[in-house]
Parts: sequence; C-alpha cells; structure tokens
Amino acid sequence: MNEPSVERPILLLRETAARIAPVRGTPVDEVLAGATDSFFAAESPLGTVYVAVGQEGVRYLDPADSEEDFARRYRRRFGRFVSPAQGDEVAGLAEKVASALAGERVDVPLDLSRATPFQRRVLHVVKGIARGEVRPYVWVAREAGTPGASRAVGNVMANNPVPLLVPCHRVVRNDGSTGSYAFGSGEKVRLLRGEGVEPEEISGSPYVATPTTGIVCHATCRNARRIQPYNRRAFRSVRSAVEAGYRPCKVCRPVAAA
DNA sequence: AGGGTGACAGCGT
DNA sequence: TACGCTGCCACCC
Repeated sequence: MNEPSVERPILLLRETAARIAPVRGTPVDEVLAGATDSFFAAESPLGTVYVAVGQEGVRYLDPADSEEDFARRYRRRFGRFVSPAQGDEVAGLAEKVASALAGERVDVPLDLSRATPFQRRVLHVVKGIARGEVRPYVWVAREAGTPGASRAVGNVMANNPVPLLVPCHRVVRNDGSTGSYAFGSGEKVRLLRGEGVEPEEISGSPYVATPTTGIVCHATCRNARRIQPYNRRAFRSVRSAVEAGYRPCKVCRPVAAA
C-alpha cells in the first residue's frame, strides 16, 4: 500500500478516497477497499484493451488510450474506482480473457449485475453467436424474447460493457450490410474478416437456401456453408425464400415473420 | 433488376 | 423525453 513508486491511478484514487472518507465518517482504507475494483491489460484484435473485474467476473472491457483514460471511463460509467490488479488476484481470469481474445472458445465469467434484464438477455444471446457467423439485430431481438426490439438491441450493442467477449461485432443488419460499430464500422468489418466472414458473402443476399432440403438459412450458418455452389439459392430476405417454398433452418432459426 | 433513399413504426432507456 | 450499431416498405431511377 505504501510503495514509494505509487502509480498515478492509485495516487488519484487515494486522494479521492481521502476526500470521501471524512464525509462518510469511514476510514480511508475502508473507502478504498469498498469502492475499488481491479483491472488488467490484455491484447486483442482491437489492440491493447483494459479489463475491469467485478464480483462475478469481467465487468468492463475497453480499448482505452491509457490506464488513466480507462480508469476515468470506468468511474464515469460505474461510479466506482478501478486500479491495477495486485499480485495474482485475477491471474486465472486474466488467462481466460487472453485465450478468449485470441479466438479460443473458453467461457469467461462475466459480471453483468449492472445491466437491466433486457440488456442481460440480449448480451446472453449475442454471446452465443459463433465465431465465423453473423446474425441480424432482428434475430437477436426475437431470440431474446422481444421480437420488435431490433433497434433497442442496437442500443444495447452500442453500450456493450464487454465488447469482443460478447461479440456484438457479429450482429449485422437484416439486409446484409454490416451496420455500425461502437469503435467504427471499418473496425467491425476488420474483425469479421479476421474471423472468416467476408462482408461480400452476406451483402445483398444474407439468406441462402437449397432445393435439396427445402431449407433457408442465414448465409453464415454452418449448414449453409456446406451447400454446393450449384445448389445455392441466394435470397434478400427470409420472406422471399418462404414465398419460394423454403422453410427456416432449425439450427440458425432465421426470422420468418414480417 | 436491384441498389439507394426517406418515412415511419417500434422498442427500451 | 427524445433518441438510436434497426426493419420494412414505397418509390426512385
């Protein structure tokens, strides 16, 4: 605690805690302990990101410019302090996060306790979108149990506390265009390419069917990818495919209703 | 034909 | 409250 080489975020933190303590009538150390979360840095496709840890797991991930910048943003968003993790307090979690950000399929515990029920449902759905695949906002809305809420889903994505870990960059528009991204639409396209999704394969015809089965899929559905080129029928919408006699795939569940 | 555009419904915050 | 990483349709060339 009394290291001579006090880092700047910690110094700021102590100063603030020292201001708060007398107001609350609480010892400084207690204020510090009760209002401070830990963070660590990790490498990701977005570059260096900082990762804050809550009670249940990762609470916040941000490709901030610096540790100071990250701490500021965290404080503004959660109303709590954050300082670099000491010793090995988050070592296990940091390892999982590093693996996940490297593209491995590891389950990273998340702390979404600050999210609304709707946000939690949406984030949970999006977490399940596999690498190499994309799904439209309207699909996420339907899967989350609120079929009309595709725009509200966009709002949740815009405020995703844990980008990359909850892969909001895999949520695209229903017309096959990639849509916006909190860190820029170009970054979204780059991320998707890095995962094997070429924007061209969905643009204009995000749905694909085959007469051999009579089924229509999202173009990036693992089953759609197996369709032989000469059996491949491209569609701009599920509706047009259904009108042509195809029924929705039971694996990727394209939204059939108007 | 099919890509672009504008209006507006619709949802949660 | 008004707003937004949308969807859908009408309408344009």
